[in-house]
Amino acid sequence: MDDIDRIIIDRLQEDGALTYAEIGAAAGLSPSAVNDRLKRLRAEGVIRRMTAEIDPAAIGLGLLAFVLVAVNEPESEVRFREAMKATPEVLECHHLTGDFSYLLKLRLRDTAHLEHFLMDRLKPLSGIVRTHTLIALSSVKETHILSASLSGAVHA
Amino acid sequence: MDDIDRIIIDRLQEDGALTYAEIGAAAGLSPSAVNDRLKRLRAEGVIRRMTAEIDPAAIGLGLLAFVLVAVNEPESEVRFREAMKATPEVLECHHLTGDFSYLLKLRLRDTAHLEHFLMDRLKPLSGIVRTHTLIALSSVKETHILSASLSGAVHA
DNA sequence: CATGAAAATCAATGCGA
DNA sequence: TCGCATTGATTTTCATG
Repeated sequence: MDDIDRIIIDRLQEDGALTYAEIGAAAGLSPSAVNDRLKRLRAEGVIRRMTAEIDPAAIGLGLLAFVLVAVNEPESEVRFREAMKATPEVLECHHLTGDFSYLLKLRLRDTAHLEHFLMDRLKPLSGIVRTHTLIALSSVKETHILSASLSGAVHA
Repeated sequence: MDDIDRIIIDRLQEDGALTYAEIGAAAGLSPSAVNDRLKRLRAEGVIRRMTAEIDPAAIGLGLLAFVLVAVNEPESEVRFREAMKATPEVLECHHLTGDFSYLLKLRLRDTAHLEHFLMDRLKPLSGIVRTHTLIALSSVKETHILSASLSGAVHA
């Protein structure tokens, strides 16, 4: 993981359709050297996969919501986690510090869809003490691009 | 936007390196028909871009945190938004309902990096009344894959 | 959707630090 | 030995009809 890797990672996050030649031009490398590095970065798990970024509204998922969830019984947590993993509306589920144990990020069609999720999916799960729902009015910024140069001095 | 589009979108989110032939096999289409549809989906903005999904820990960004921010002075909001957009640690910034006006999603190296962000980046901004920081202990689920079939009956 | 020319991928090989 | 460049066969893309 050197500066050249970081350039490759940055470029490929911005535009995953770049050719090896284009990446190479940015990184000062031949196309085959880019190929070699990409193979390694994939094998190491640094690059998890290539993926398409979709406009949620374009496929009818115009509502973004976050739900804080307090779960108290430890034996309920396993089932809760499995349910979240299996629910496509749940994009993210993080285990947190603080009085709420989990934060969910949801993409939904509308408020009726949200209500259905809260009432029919979440509430029936045992051990849920309390929830707090936050609805996004707009998104100032939403990316998953990680600035490889932020990592500073790095490992391996 | 029909069922075939939805299959294409689902497949391409799972694996953006699929060839037109592979997508076509899943969707019952010839490679050139897949090409035609992809061109349209890109032109319509349904597919925003192709991108690489990176392991945050692999590039030294092992800490995930969320920060709820209460901003009161309306004229401060513009500057606040611009600052968030310009800060690479901030992956997301959503305008919310509720007593906190914004939710930030951050990727950071460690708690020292978080402290630096809170003290030197966030606090100096005017109009910030209150913040509440949530640290992720682990992530049960984290994806940005939208289930195209969730959209149900759809438009255009 | 079929076709085919142009482009990209990717493995093999050789070279140089 | 490790990483890069060159080469060329194969595969993929993508405009045309």
